[in-house]
Amino acid sequence: MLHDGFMENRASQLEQALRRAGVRVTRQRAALLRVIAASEDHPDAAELHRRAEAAGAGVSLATVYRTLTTLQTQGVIDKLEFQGEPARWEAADQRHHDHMIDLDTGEVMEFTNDRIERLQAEIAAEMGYDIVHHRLELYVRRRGSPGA
Amino acid sequence: MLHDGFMENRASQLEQALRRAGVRVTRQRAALLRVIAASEDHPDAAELHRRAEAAGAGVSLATVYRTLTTLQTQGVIDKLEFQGEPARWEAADQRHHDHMIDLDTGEVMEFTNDRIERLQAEIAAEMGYDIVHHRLELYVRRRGSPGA
DNA sequence: ATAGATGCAAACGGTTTGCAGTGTT
DNA sequence: AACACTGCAAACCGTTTGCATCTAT
Repeated sequence: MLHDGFMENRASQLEQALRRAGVRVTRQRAALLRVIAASEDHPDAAELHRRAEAAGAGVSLATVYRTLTTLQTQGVIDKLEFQGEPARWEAADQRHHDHMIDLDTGEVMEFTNDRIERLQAEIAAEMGYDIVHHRLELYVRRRGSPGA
Repeated sequence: MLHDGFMENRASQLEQALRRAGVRVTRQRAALLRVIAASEDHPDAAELHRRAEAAGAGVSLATVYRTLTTLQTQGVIDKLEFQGEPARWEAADQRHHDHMIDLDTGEVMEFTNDRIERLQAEIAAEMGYDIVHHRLELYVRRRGSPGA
């Protein structure tokens, strides 16, 4: 768990960057930035709204949605769309990774594998394409656990 | 392009299997089975409905949705959920493959890579999990084409 | 001062569902 | 004959949007 000072710092760095990009840093956006920086899981819009409200932010759900789109466009956050569930979000500052979803608990884990990344690029190249982005998700169950 | 006799045959094989599984083969389901067998692309529910109607089937959209769910449960078709677009469907009889989506044309291509499959299984195993299913999608652009 | 952001409530779009009637087994 | 299936229309749910009002720059 990262300490408050660190996240606070992270959030204000981002504010500077946003202002530089000509994006206004409103009370609502600043609050969401902090909620996201403090989140180590993968919350959806409704959950982020709840957390912002819990922090006394006063933000409408519509603004949460608009802000998420804005932050994504600015490259500050990434959107995750797992099997039919509402979209989830994560801070984009981390190194690239893929996701593994435990079907029984809903837990989302992260992993990376350079060889898979390389193979993907090779496959696309062989067919004459460049990869713009990709999505690799493993839907799993604990080894030896009884099927649903 | 596969000939009609082949697809017709495929479809009636499936009907037998469904009946054996205790699923009633109604006029609507038979029609959809044929439309799906004849589709070499990755149509969504609305498109399948259109094709069924064009074939003179007389099926409601609600039934198309219910039938797709039923056929998926029976393992006859697979559901594809690409970036935010409506779900698409494909016959499940083929060997496993992943998808590559051309961002400029919307074209969906299929590919397989055993090494990637093996690496995925290894990663899950290392973390103590079994893969139930996975999703690998490459969003690509023709090499050398101008960015959007 | 002014372009851009917000809140509200209404609309959206794909998908699901309750119910009364129909058709497959 | 029984019970699964269908059509219709209404509901659903996550997300987007029009508009009047506010606010960061």
